[in-house]
Amino acid sequence: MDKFIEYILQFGNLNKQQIDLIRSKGTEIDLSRDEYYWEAGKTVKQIGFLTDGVIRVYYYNNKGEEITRYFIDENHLILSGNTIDEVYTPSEYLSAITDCNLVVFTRKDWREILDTIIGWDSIVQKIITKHHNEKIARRSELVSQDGAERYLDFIQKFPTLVNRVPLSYIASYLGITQSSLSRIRKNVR
Amino acid sequence: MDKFIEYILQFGNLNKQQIDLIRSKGTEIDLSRDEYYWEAGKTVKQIGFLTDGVIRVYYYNNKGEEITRYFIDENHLILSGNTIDEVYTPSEYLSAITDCNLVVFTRKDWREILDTIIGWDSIVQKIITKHHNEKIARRSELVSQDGAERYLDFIQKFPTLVNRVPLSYIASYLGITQSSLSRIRKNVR
DNA sequence: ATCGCTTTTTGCCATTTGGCAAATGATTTC
DNA sequence: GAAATCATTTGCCAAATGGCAAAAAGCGAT
Repeated sequence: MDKFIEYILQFGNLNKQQIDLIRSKGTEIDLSRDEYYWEAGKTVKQIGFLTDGVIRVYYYNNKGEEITRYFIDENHLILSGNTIDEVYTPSEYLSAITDCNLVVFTRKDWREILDTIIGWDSIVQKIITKHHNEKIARRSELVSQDGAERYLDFIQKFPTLVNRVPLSYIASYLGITQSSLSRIRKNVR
Repeated sequence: MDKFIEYILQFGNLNKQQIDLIRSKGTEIDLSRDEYYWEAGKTVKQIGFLTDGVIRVYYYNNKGEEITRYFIDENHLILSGNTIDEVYTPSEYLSAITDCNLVVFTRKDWREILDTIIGWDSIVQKIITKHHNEKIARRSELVSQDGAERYLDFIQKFPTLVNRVPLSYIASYLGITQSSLSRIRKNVR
């Protein structure tokens, strides 16, 4: 929970009372390896913040292949859809790659925080926009790079992930086959 | 201007008075082919909505290659940075591929609309989120596709663009060389 | 219609990547 | 610690893509 508060405070100021409200609404939960956080087709009932661990976001393309769209690591908000009040049914799966620890809020509690703390909305918007821009920039770069560049960029941007994430997922994220990734790794050494 | 109002109304309701306010603040401008709308390093002073034409968003990677990140076509908001009030200096270029028509608002006027129309903020947020999600989904798919799939997807998603945009830009957007794209087109025929 | 300029296609060959199956290595379970 | 299971690497060859330069096609101005 402290991690979440600390994170939030980077984006805006909150007084003690406000922090206490947030603390009182959040619940810490654990997720073990390979457990789902979201499943495609099942409505999402909570807002979460990942304090520990790595979550993988993936979907199936029209050829039935499983594609890893991105990884979520420590200190990331996991928000559903466009607005809090809209019921959201994702088309992707989020599943824990490592054991995870999250702070979660029900939609109802989140709405209460929104209605009580002036500026909460703008803090959250800043975070969302930041994440979106990061994701777009990363995915865009990939498209224009060859396999080796993609891999080198990956280990540079996610140095803590390389050793925690199966290579097959990394290969899928990078848009290359696992055997290509393996060969690339050999050359890089 | 009508196009803009019409577009906005898809995301929320506005009464006549509110619509009039928006109309009074917006200015229509033209951009001719190859003119910049934004330049990397120059601060952005306005919020724009593209009513006609196509704009290309590109940047230079660390090898000095020009990379087309995406195309903006009719009926898209062009927003800077995270928040209205923050001065924003982009690191990408936006330039008109065809002659364009836009509705633009100064930051000051936009702020006035924000402060006057309750719900404006949430309308804009919905639009931003929608665009972000579209962009991420598109870029993600590209990564996992080969050249032919990328091209076929492109003409399916942007049927109106294929004949208005130089192939070199499309190739760059798709992350393949122009000669490969040309060969792919030959095979597809 | 012609000239000059830009865009697109093509040829040639080197390099990269994919696909598949087998081999090796690592980890878990009993 | 042996067996079973899962993850990663490798070999082989086919297919896709890149790089470069020349040819062809398209387009606008005269």
